[in-house]
Amino acid sequence: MEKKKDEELLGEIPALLLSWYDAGARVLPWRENPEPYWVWVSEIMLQQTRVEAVKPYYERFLNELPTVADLAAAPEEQILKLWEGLGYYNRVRNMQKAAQIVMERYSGAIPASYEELRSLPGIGEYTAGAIASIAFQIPAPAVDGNVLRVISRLLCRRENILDPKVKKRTEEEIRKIIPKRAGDFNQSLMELGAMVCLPNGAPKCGECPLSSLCRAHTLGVEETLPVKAKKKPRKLEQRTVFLLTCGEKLALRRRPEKGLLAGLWELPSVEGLLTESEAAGLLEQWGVLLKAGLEPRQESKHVFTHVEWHMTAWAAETAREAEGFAWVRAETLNREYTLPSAFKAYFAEIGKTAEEPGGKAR
DNA sequence: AAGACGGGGGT
DNA sequence: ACCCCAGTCTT
Repeated sequence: MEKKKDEELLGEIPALLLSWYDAGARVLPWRENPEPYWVWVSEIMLQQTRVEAVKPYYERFLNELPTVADLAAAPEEQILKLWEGLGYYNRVRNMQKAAQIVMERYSGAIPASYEELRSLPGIGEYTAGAIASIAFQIPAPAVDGNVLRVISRLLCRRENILDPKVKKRTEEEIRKIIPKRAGDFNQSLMELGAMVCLPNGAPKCGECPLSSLCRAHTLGVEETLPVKAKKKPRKLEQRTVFLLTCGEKLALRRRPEKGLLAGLWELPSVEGLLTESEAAGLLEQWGVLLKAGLEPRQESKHVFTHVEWHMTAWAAETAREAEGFAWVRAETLNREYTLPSAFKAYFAEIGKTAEEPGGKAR
């Protein structure tokens, strides 16, 4: 058999993939009805987030904010609370900004064009293509990590798929082969990546509808692809955390509007590993009057994408509710404050049980 | 081009 | 411990 050109090989994908997709694609909540707003919400939630993690958030979000107008008008506390635990909180802030633009500039109708979608906050190349194709049947590519992995193996390319140039070229190649059923086709490529063409050298080539076309599989090198440049190590950051109580109430603070966990609530904390006397001195600076001494609490670690927090903690009962903090009782915590997961170990200690979306709390 | 930006699940 | 995830925005 003579060697196929890339275009010939790629051209055979749509028919094979669509029939495979029709035969057994997962049933997912956002696949039931491609209402543009529903597709949009799902795509934002799915950015860098697994399908299983998204499901409960998706249902709850649309129950509380069923239309673009509801999202545009929602208070920030509400949208953050709906996003609590999902991470990358700018996603929901940007989506709300975009919803407000949709209300003002497009009279509430999500625009049915790739370029207009792309111009909205939080909608990049992938998401614009996904919404355009799934909600509006527009033949635009939607190239995510799954698609890059699939194409890398199919064509046996040893380039770094994290290189933006590789993504660009892949988009152009996909664009040329998009069939009528653009949304289904884009989803079928991602479905293949998520269910069959698995990362970490674990592809299930025996179940793959494209295995006979796949150059990497034919050569037996599928487990060595794709190539990704390795990431730099995370920074380690020591932090000292305070559990300040006044009777039944606990001191919280709002984080700055920019940067990590922007605008969320937190246990008062500072960078660095403070000794007992340093900690006591800092509390005095903060105007916190102690009733008794500081008691050490457990250490705890939390890993973010680019930094690792190594936390130590001091607990103290205070004589009055010092200014500059929100003093809240445990029951109010769950309901009214959006707290990042980083402090989970300490909230567990004081009786806050992690609240799951869908509300099986307490 | 590189860094910031969450959190959890799999191995 | 390391990888990955239906990425986007800022610098």
